[in-house]
Amino acid sequence: MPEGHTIHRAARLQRRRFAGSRLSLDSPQGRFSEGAAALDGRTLITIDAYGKHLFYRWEDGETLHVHLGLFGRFRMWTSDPPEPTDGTRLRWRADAGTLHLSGPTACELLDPDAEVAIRARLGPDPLAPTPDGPVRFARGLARRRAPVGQALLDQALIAGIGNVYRAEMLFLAGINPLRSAGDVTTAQADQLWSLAVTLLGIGERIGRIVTVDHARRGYRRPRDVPRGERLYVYRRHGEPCLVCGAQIERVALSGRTVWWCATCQPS
DNA sequence: GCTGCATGATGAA
DNA sequence: TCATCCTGCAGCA
Repeated sequence: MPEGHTIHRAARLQRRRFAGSRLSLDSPQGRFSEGAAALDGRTLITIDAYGKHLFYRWEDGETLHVHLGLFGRFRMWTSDPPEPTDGTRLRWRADAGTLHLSGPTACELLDPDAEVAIRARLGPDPLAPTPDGPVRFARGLARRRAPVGQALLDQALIAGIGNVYRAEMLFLAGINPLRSAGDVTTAQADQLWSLAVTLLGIGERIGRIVTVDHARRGYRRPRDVPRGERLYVYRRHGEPCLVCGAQIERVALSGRTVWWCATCQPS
């Protein structure tokens, strides 16, 4: 589930439901018992998202850092929450609802220095845009020799891209994932950044990744595109390209599989 | 019940 | 590049 869009969406929905509330926290699994006890009964001020990281601000200045990793997942109920599973690292409850967090890579209290260190190693976030974001991204890309498909997963270059968006962005930009990042033109770098802003924005709004041109495929909105037609190349090895009909290829890159169309993304 | 797999990231070799 | 950590689910017996 979790690329940058999931994180920003979680921040927005949880903020809306819980910001300003006094929360009861515990760790049914027991692996975050001390932290939960430290926060129990305090008021949540707000939640900041950056890249794939979440920072929860509590009264009295505490910060809770959450990173979902590959398996992490939030579940939220407005009424009648189920019993927590064995994997529920953190549970919190307020009048407005109940939240369970399972499987995170990080769920920890953070001192200010540690947060600065985390933020310092992250590149620009297309969902937290600043004026210099596109330029920082383009410069970073131009400086790298690694394949562009590998570079896009580097959170120091662009924060929030994961394996689905990397494959889909490269398809839409017509760039072969194995091409050297440094050989990507400035215009293509700008296009990749714009695609990231647009695609992650759609994902943040509707809660799932849809990268196909919904109008061209006969749907009114991205959210109307049915499962199975939402992506151009991700996990479509051997199937026909939705644009040209050629077979989708795949290759391992920086330990993860990337898919592409050899015709639409020539080397 | 078991196996394998997944939209992530790190540290050692 | 590999091993490791983090869970839940589908697919199978």
